[in-house]
Amino acid sequence: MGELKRSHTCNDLGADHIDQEVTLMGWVLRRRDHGGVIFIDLRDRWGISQIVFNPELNSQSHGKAHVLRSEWVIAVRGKVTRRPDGMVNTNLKTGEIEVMVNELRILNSSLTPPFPLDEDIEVSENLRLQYRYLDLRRPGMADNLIMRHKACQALRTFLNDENFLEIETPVLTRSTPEGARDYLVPSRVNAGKFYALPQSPQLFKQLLMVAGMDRYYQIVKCFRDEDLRADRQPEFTQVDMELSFIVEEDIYRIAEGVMTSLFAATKGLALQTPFPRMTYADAMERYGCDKPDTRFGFELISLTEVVRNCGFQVFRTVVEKGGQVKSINAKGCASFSRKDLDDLTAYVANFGAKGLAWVKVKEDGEWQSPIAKFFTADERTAMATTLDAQPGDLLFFVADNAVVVRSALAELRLELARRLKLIDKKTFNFLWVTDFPLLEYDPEQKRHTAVHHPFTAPVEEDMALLETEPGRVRSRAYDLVLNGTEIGGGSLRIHQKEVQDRVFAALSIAPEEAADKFAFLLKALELGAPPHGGIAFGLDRLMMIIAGRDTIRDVIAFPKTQKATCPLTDAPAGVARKQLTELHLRPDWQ
RNA sequence: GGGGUCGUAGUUCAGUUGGUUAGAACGCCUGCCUGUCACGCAGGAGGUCGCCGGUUCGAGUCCGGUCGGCCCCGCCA
Repeated sequence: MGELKRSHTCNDLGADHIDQEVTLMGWVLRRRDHGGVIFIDLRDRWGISQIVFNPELNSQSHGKAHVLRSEWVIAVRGKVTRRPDGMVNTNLKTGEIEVMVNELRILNSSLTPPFPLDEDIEVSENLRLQYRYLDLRRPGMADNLIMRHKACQALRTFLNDENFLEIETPVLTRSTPEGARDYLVPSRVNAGKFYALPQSPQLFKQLLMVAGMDRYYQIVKCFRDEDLRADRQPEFTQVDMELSFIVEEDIYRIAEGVMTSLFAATKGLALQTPFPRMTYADAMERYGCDKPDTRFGFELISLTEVVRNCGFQVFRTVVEKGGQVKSINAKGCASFSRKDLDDLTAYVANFGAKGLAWVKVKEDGEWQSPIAKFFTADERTAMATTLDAQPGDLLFFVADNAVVVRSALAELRLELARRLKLIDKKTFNFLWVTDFPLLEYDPEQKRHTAVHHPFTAPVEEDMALLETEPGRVRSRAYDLVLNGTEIGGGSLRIHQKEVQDRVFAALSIAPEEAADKFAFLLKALELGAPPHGGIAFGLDRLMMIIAGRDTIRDVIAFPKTQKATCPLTDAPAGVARKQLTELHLRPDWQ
């Protein structure tokens, strides 16, 4: 670069800078070579400036400019001038001016890029990941990373003002039972022993509370060796926090403050607080899931009692066997075609529904439906009343056990909203889901497992049920849901050893196993653990929603493919035999 | 572990019922062009139709397998 020093970025210049001598550096986005005058759109992280090579002004740099191609890296020195009348580009922030180049330095050439960097051209994701450093030059992707940075800055400022300490916890730690599959790291120094990468810093942040740190947070990588999805990566980032001497309301206030500061910084939006709340039981009843998208209606309505003794054998049998019949009234959807209905039936089959009964309510109130004939007029009236069925409505029914009914209808509800384009992308509906059950029965393991995690405090008044009806014990856990995506969750923790012992017992974790795996936690609880609790947000999911993307890969600089590989580095990869023997590993493959 | 979907030029895609030499746009290369901004004009190069096998006189097209991308179920306290 010689003595050249960048004076401005490619987004800085405007009418205020006219006649100034400036130096810009960046990448060649496009060149328009007229034989005489040559225009180059110069791009950097901040924006685009048009630079002009005019043979009459400086024939030497103009001569040099002919070789410039896409993505060459250059520095130019020249004078800012107002563009001629009628030549202003209103699509560009710097469109009022251009830089007449006196001196061109070619800092680096570039091969022809393997894919165009134009924003509007879709490129296969595999290729984008293989050349991620080119993909990230595209303004949309760069903006996502910039926005992520702003979000982190905003929440750091907010939490700092709220007296939080940012403290790091170990990445090499020990595997604990329960939860997701661990990523393991063999120990060289301790033959046959392994570290595990943390699924979350859960126990360490609790120990920081015992340590008297009072308020902790961390923007931290977590690792779970499970299959990937559009919103799940094997390594992901949590905004993790924990507080002492607090109750649920304190957490809600802090979390709402974090979200408010974050949305102000990234979207310039003022969120309404406090966020609405809904109990887990209500969410399951009305939406069939614990993370309802409240941007549209189509709530689930129970017909179990209405059809208990009805003439339709399928419904009656399901109810007799202890199952449920629930319905969605798709308002105004009676115009759905037979194919629409077949598609939706096939769709809910993915979630276990053996069928999808439907009724079209015609203009005269009559039912057009394959199942209409099985119901008496009175039964039809009772159903119509319960469902508030009006002419033009389309009623869907699923009859099965509770799990199938709610998951099928919850997914049907979302699919209907997508098909009918009911979802407003500019709406951000937050929702606290509260009063989760503490435990749920796992028929495979033939024992109860923790709905949240084993350190979640039970609701005081339900404690007596721990030994008698563990499935009915409510927990002091809460999730934060945004537009139907779980973006965070947490709980008040158990801070007394006796309570922790009782919960371990309810989880069928033997005292010896608890002592082996959690001795350090149990000991800490006996050494002055304060009441405490916390919450963790999924930063990737949050940024995905804020950026309006469909996958968290678009807000992660270097994400993995669905097979958990990295096309850029070709990780994971084999290692030398010697590395394995040092780690006391003797593989039986190869 | 399972279901779905895609794979053709550097990129994004088209490719009829299985039939001659596999096309388009953009990009790339050469030349021309002094006010463009997705500059324009003329010409040119560029293909193991993911891979393997099968059916057939003949396969980008049909069949089987396999590899890879994506979406989903299971899984993810």
